[in-house]
Amino acid sequence: MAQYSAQLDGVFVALADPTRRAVVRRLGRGSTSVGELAREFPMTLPSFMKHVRTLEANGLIRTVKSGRVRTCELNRDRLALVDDWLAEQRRTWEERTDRLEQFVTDPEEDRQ
Amino acid sequence: MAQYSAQLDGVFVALADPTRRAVVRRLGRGSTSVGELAREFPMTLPSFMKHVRTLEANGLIRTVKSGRVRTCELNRDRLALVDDWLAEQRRTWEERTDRLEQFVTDPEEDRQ
DNA sequence: CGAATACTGTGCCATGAGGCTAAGTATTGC
DNA sequence: GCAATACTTAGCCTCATGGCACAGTATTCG
Repeated sequence: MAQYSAQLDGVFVALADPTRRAVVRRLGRGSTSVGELAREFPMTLPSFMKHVRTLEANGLIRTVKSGRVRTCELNRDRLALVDDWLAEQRRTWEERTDRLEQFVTDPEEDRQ
Repeated sequence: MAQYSAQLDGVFVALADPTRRAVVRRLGRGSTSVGELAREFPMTLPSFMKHVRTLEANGLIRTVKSGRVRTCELNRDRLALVDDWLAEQRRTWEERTDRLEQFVTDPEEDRQ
């Protein structure tokens, strides 16, 4: 649960940057090289590479170097962490809503 | 679309901190005061207040001050932005998968 | 009214993120 | 083999973040 939180941290941090979200989006349409990706963004290659590393370090993408070209691929599974977290939130609300409904229906059961 | 991205930025940034995610989670179980919330976290009140302000500034919570107590309430709608973004990603993958399937089925149609 | 409570404001600090330039390395194409 | 390509490394800079202490304000309670 603690390391689960650390992973979530990483995923949210990675997605908090518009450049990195755009990369994730782009890779959703198919894998491509760092250079190809970088061309779409108004920054130098070293700067862009930091984003790639961040995405990889947090598991959102995988990269492989073949020759002088590094190819990036989306790791869809990782986004499921966000999905799971959201689902957990919704579960919490629903439980609460259920309890509130129960309170309305049968107030004696749920008084603080 | 640009300001949409700025909003997403804010939401992801807000959720990238474990303290703030914990607050969102806690508020999912019901509204409560800043002091009550703060008690659960190992930091000073001014530090904690920064998190509250961040969450409010990014629309994830609403707060109201009544007397000397500030009450915090979750704004569930805001989390829908994350949901929407994830859904958009999935749509992209699925389109791509469809195209790949079409390619396999009928290669002439989809050659680059 | 005075003390306790519940924030709020201010200023400081350390760290890290995100950008840059410049130079280096490893592959590939001619 | 030499030049071009595609990163990669290193170092630097600035600003934002997240923490702190300390002092201040506004309510509420006795």
